[in-house]
Amino acid sequence: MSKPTARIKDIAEKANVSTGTVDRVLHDRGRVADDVRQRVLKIARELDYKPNLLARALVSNKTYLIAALMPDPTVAIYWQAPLDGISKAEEELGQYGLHVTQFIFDPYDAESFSRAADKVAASTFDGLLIAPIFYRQSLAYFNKWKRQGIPFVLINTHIPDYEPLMYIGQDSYQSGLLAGKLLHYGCRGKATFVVAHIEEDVQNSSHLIHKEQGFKDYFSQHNLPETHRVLPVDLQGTARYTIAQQLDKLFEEAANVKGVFVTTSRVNVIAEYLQQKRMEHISLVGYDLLGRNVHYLETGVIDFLINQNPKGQGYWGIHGLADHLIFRKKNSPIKYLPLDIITKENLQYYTGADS
Amino acid sequence: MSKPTARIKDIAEKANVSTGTVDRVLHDRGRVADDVRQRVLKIARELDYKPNLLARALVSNKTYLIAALMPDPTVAIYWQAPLDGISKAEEELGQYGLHVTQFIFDPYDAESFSRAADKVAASTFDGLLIAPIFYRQSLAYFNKWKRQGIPFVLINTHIPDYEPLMYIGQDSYQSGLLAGKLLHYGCRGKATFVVAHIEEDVQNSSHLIHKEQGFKDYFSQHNLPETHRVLPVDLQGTARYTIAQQLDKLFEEAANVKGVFVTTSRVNVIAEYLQQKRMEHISLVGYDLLGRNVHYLETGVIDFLINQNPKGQGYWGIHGLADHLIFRKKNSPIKYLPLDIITKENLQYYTGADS
DNA sequence: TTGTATGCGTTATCAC
DNA sequence: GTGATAACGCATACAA
Repeated sequence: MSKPTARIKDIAEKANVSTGTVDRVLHDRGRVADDVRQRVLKIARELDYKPNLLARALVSNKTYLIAALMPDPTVAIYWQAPLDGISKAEEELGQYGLHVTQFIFDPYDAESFSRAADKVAASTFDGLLIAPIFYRQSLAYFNKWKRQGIPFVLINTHIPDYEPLMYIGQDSYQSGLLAGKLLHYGCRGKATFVVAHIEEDVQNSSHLIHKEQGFKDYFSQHNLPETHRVLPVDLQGTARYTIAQQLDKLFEEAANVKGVFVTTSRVNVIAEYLQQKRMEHISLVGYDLLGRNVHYLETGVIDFLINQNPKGQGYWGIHGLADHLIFRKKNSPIKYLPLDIITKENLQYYTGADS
Repeated sequence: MSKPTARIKDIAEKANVSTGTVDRVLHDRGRVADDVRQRVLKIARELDYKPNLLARALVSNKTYLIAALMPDPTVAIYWQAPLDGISKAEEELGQYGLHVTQFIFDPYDAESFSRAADKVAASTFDGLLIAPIFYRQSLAYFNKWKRQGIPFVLINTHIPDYEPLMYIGQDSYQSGLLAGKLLHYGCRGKATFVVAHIEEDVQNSSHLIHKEQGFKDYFSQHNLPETHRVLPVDLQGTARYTIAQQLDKLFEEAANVKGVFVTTSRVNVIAEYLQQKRMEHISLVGYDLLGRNVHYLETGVIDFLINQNPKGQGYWGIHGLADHLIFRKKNSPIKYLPLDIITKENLQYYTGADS
């Protein structure tokens, strides 16, 4: 069964050539007689040759420079987790010569993104990890990097136009479906469910639209629209009306609201409101394990959080790059991370150091 | 920031000794002058020396033999997943000289376990992975292996008596709490919830008792015992009464049953019953993504499955052994795997090839 | 008690 | 076109 794995030397001996020649055909560097090439390939296949990754990484003493183009976590705390994941991966892979340089931009300022991308483009990197939250601004850079042959991995937001090496993130539509299931399971009688977008530019964020659509489709797929009404609302604090005031109005006008689905990690805004108004009986589902969300999950105001696994996005993104650059392994170009359902009772397993 | 990581050679030069000497002090093989030892250690610390794991694994061309002592998956399909995880880990780590030999026993026959364990004991292995589902029979072997200094990792069932290298599995009590939450969220009015143990020797399976206790405690912790009654039942098919007949009687006598919590992967037994009797409105929670369970999850009879991540148990178990034997990394002695909540809507992310 | 030499499997640089 | 050979960082057998 487990023979002591064939080495280059073994196949060289069998083919009556030197290791150098074997190496050349295995790496397609040409300059080798065709009959020899065929013979070597055949024997390699017969012996089920698999390169020893250790030796390869050891000898190629190269350092791999990665640029991470990420939003500023001090502006939107959500982005801290991906950066943590990046750091964790960097620690593990530093051993293999991989190093990450971070380029931080303001998630509310498209120009800031462009400036950061310019900086990245000005240097030479072996690979890129990008959270491309500005669609239009991203395209030109992707085009350039694609032509230069610099592999880039996208996280959080998928932009397939220029075929990234990988996309790592979640399936927004599916997570909307899931949110529908969770609220419906908690209230199977007649009810109105609110879909709340909070402080978001919904029209420019296709993933929010996908979430809303998934949520709606859950009820139509299960033939529930008669009993369960879905009410999307777009909440933005303005000078005239605070979000709390808008919510007052909403709950006054909409009858029988039994649950709220918040499409982002801002679910704590609703949680705070519900707690103040002593309306904790209303079911509440949102995203991500931010400190404030966890607090309301533990006190029972939030029923479920759907984890987008932001830390894992950073972690697996860097690993995807490493697999490509260092280990020359192929990865599937799209990696949907699980939609983890988090409650107070299983929270502890998702806040730890694991990816 | 990222200096080119100090090597043994570097610290040897700084200390005016040879690499051999440095190696000796680093590996505590004695036979080195005390002043030299101090000097070397100091410099190693200053340079923040970290051994290159690649080179170490490469040079120690040793093969590591692991024995996996596991229940027969053809008898209880549940055990297929851990074996898959073991195989996956073996594939990855074969590179590093690790090989796994499987010893399969009948999960319903304690003597069969002893026979398999005898076989393991008769050979020499560098490490062991064990699913110790027979407590009493296991102890003598653990004692022996402990004295011999053979590291063993336990999965699925924790037996702390002889300090395994690691335990990998789930927190049964916590998963009972979680099941309580899920059923309660789905039915907040007055209700009776059944805790069903199916075809199990409950008295000899402490983890089932822990699950039941966790479930009960959920309701007492939330001051719900007045509205929510918990009814444990032990279902075993006998010559006189089939399980279905026992269920008939149960639902006849117990009023207002709104949910059932099955403490094992046998939840499909209840699902089949509920579907036949057209009682799908009763909430149903159980364990594990077996094919039959997944079927009832998709058809909506089962509401939630709690994933014990059996594949991950095998996978991480082997990796824990490898970390110890090959990479000489320390792992925490207990690794609780997440209690994943699975519904039809997020199922797809947990059935894939990922650990 | 200490230093030197060799090899692990792969890659890269030579010379032929 | 091809074949030796040195090097990556570490461990170890052996010489001093």
